Amino acid sequence: MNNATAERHAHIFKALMHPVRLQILDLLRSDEQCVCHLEAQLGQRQAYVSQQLAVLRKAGLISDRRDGLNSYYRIAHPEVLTMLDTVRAIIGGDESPETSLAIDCPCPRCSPVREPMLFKKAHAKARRREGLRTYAKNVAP
Amino acid sequence: MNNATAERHAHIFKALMHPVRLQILDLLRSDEQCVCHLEAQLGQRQAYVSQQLAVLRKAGLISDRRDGLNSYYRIAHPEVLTMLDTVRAIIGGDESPETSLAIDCPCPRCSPVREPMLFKKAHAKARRREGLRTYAKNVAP
DNA sequence: ATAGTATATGCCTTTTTTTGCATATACCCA
DNA sequence: TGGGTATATGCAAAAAAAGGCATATACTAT
Repeated sequence: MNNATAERHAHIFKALMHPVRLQILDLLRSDEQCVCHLEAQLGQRQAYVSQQLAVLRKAGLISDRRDGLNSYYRIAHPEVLTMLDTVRAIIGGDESPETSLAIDCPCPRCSPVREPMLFKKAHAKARRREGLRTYAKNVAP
Repeated sequence: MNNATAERHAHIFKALMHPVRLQILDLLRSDEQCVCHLEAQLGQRQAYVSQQLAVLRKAGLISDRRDGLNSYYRIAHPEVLTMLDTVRAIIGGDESPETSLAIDCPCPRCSPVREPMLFKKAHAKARRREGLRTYAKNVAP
């Protein structure tokens, strides 16, 4: 393996070396998801999730699609999931008890067909309930 | 995938995110190799190679065996090679033209059955010829 | 246009890796 | 034991990544 090839391989592994990014990929296993869904499932703030998504996107591991206000991300190369499975084989995997927190995610994919405005207000309310960003200019610590 | 599991997976990927470490693993594909062999093939200094080997060893990806003066390293989990192949599939692999530099490595595995002392002197001579460490206290730059 | 929402990005500080160097350790042989 | 060799490790400076925060962008509905 020559040096240039090794560098390109390393770039992929660099994108995978972060626990949150691995969790994101795992959440994208079966289907594409919007950012707000990932935000809710991971319990991380929006900007943070977007940053990790950007790393994965720049590495070419995920691709995105815009639909109205929402961005949907999906696995660009199914081989990535193969790698996750292979690593689990190495570390002697527990069968991944799936931390599906059953958080009621307000995205249209999770809570489909609502009245547009009703959806929005319910959305904001749900976000406040979860302690997430409330869109005020400055949130007191 | 819960947080603790993601951390353990990330540890493996961290060990793999370095080009030299990937090259080392590739060199160990077919058989175990001694450090001096890796040193020659990679064109890196001994301490540097040992450091990278230590990272891979602590991650549990390789194991070592001592035989006299030489330490031989080998892949601990063949799944690691599967991962390398999978990554190559993702980045659209050239078929790895194998930078086998044909450096005449002086280790007993590459240059077997010599008279012990003759081997040693030839060894040192070969190393000097290759511009590697000469065991003088301070090598002039 | 205006207001509101989902997502993205830039900047800065803290933490982690990298990497070079010196030196330590382990082993062999005379 | 003593000298020489193969490999390992500790340390510190340099480079890179992580993470927090403010704000920018893109879109939607009124």
